[in-house]
Amino acid sequence: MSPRSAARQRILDTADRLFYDEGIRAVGIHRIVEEAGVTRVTLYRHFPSKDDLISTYLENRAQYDRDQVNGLVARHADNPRQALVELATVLTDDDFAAMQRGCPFINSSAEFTGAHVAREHSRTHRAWVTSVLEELLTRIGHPAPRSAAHQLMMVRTGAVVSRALDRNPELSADFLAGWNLIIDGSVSA
Amino acid sequence: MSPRSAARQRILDTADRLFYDEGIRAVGIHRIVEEAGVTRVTLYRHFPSKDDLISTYLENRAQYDRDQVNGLVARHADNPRQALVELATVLTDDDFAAMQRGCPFINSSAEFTGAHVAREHSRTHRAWVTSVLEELLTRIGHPAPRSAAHQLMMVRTGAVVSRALDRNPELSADFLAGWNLIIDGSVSA
DNA sequence: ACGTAGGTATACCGACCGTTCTACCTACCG
DNA sequence: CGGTAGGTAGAACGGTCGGTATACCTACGT
Repeated sequence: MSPRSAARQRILDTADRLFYDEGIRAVGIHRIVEEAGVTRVTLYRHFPSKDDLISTYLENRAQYDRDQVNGLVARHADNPRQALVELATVLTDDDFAAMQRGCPFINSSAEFTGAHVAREHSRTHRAWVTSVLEELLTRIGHPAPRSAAHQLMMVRTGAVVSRALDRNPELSADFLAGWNLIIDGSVSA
Repeated sequence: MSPRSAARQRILDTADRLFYDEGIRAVGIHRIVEEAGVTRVTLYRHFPSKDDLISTYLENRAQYDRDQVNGLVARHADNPRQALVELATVLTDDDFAAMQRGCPFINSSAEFTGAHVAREHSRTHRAWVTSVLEELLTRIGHPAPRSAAHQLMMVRTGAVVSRALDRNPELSADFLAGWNLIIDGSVSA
């Protein structure tokens, strides 16, 4: 079963759009099949269950993030501070302009409990981002890289969610200010 | 229809628990009825539709928050700075220890789109909290109270969500540090 | 004594949920 | 030529969804 068939890709694209825009539980298989122009049988051949589809949806989102972050870090291999600064500005980029509904991992975690694949993916992905931040902070000689990495995650999380809920455009500047303060080691407990 | 009947209260308590712990879409009317020990007819007499029940659930949550905030502000009527500081520590209080699944408004917003009651409630409630913060900041002579109020909302949002997703106990201290920095006007764009 | 408010029990509605079935088609490859 | 991978079409499964209908009970206030 080729993982790159046209039908499979159409299913994935449709699921990504609907899951993100309307929520996972709000979107049934019937609708995905219909909008993807595919038979139910075809969908279930590629994804044995809806949970598999959900898992692939989130994994693809995570992979996209990882590619973007890894690319940026590699681009500034000799300047970790610049990498950290630019990691913040990704939030105001065009890519994120389309993400009006906030973070897919946070949103999906709100829809499921404890051991569901969605929550597992969220935990894993957030831990990965945190570890990247920690390493960069270590490289620039931050006094408390682990703590600061968690702080960065915290303000980023707040920024993404607040933007999705409050629609306040001025927030970007406030977020950037907080982000840079943490990098400079001005925020400590 | 008395808004304080025993059955009605049991329905409300059950809905509150299940909606918060497992998500709104994840919990059907059948289950609420069953666990509340009430007939479906009874439920639909008090709440004409599930959306009505959702709305009441969120309204009660909002009312609880407002009572708590108003009480705290009134208790420090002559010391707005103290009120602001203590508004942060509510997050680490016992009340919030039970809120392992994060903020009910943020979570419910993730489950619905655009014009749904859940999203309306979230917007309204967050706007109210923001206005309270802004007024307190104004009273302590903060140079940019509106912007700072949004910043406080942002870090609080990040703290609540991050705690629910990452289960990192050290986050509280980091959050408090950031909160106080904003109050002192050290974070500006 | 009687109506009404608030409740019970049970059965049902159409719609949609995730999932599976059977049957046939077609393009490509060894 | 034949097999296999990937697709089509359409019907159906049992279960749950939000919501309704009918009928009966009981406490209480006037």
